[in-house]
Amino acid sequence: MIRTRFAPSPTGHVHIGNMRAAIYNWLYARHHGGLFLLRMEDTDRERSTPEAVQTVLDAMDWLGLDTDETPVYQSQRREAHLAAAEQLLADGHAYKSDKGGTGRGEAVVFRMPGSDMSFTDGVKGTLTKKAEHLQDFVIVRSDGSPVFHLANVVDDIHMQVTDVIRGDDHVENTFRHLALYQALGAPVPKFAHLPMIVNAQGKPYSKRDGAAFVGDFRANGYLAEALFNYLVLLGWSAGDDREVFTRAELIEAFSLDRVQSSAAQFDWKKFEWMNGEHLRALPRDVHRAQYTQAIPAAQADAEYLDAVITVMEERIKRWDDIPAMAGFFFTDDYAYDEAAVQKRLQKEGALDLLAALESAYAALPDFNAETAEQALRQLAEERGVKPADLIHPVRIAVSGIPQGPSLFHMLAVLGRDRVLTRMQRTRETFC
RNA sequence: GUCCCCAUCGUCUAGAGGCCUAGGACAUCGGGUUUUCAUCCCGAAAACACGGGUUCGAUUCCCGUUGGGGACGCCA
Repeated sequence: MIRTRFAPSPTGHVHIGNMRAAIYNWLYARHHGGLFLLRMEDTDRERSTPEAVQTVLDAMDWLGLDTDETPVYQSQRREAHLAAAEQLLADGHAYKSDKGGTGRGEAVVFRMPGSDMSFTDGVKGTLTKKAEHLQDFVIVRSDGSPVFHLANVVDDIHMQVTDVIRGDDHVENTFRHLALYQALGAPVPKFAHLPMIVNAQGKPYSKRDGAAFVGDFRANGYLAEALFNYLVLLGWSAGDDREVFTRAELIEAFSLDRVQSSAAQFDWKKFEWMNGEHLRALPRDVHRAQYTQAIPAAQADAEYLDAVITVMEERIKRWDDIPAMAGFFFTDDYAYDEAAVQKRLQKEGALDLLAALESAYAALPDFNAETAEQALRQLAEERGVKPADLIHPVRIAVSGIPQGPSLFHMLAVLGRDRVLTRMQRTRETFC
């Protein structure tokens, strides 16, 4: 039975690189019908606050990374770490020393075996290290606290982790960890090291390069499924031409040996495209919920809301677009885009044309997309102007902004009452 | 500095010796649809870092160079 784990140290933020490692662990376990576990490496008491721990839990929950066993908190495993150190001392695999020269007592130092070491990495292949480059290292500080390497290995043994999938930056540590497993007489897990996510300069992707933490994506109205999908693709491909996946498809298709061994750059544009793909695939009631959450007034009329969603669907790329792009549907008190007003309404004769169209619309026996268009074109012809000279002013008049759904569909959705009211208000505002 | 890793279009990638005049996606550019914007459709431009081998034949294998990254804590 395969057992993988995500072992973050809670710092208050969850970096997308770490989250991708978590996703790969999760997918690998799910693909093989194994278990996915969580261990909080919260031994840094300064930063590992309850809130920081909660941030990790929230991020995992948001991305749908469910765990199969109760999370292990490393800070509570101190006795086990120290016991392991005692055993290593007793077995001669470790010794006491004050090699750092702290003067505050002796640390426990692990003795490397003194032979060349190698292991087969799940993504990088066989890695080797000469004995001369493998130095002894501290496993318990002189103040009696266990060091990362010891805690990490002892806990992975405790949790019976069979596959350690983690960031590239742990490659060198792996030789130490390997030696620790052997000295502790524990079965050695498989290791796989993931390349980093970098910025345009090839440096580790950080918050200075854009949203770097899972919480940022959520706060900005992006979809968890889109981030999940995009992060998986950053360093892995199915081998065919598929890019947009459902979660089930990813579980089915994922394999470690198709993971790229070189670093990948986060491409914001492509991520946004992917977000749009996932957004459009969402069922109608999810859209309804997002609209009503963003614009409480949208709740008033379910039928109207559905009509708005239909006409706006292709335009919304993330939930945060809703207020600015669709807000005018739900209030008569929308703001006017200044540049658009200047260009379209404060133009010679524009308001007169608007008044004429208003009368024409008021007189229509039936008001819908077809008749609204017909009436507008007819008026344009009578007045000897281009349809565009009417189309643009009307758009600004009824929505306040120069972009949106195709005009006549938009008018039909708004309905004659709103359209006339708004046209009139606009004329009075700018006359 | 020492050690380790990496190297296909701008970006993410397919490619596991001949199927490659190197495929897809995002971005870009051009055209169409929409008299807006977005979507959508069509098309174009765009890459095997370099040099040696191995081979009948290298993007693919080996070596080197260059470039990039990572690790070298009594941090995690």
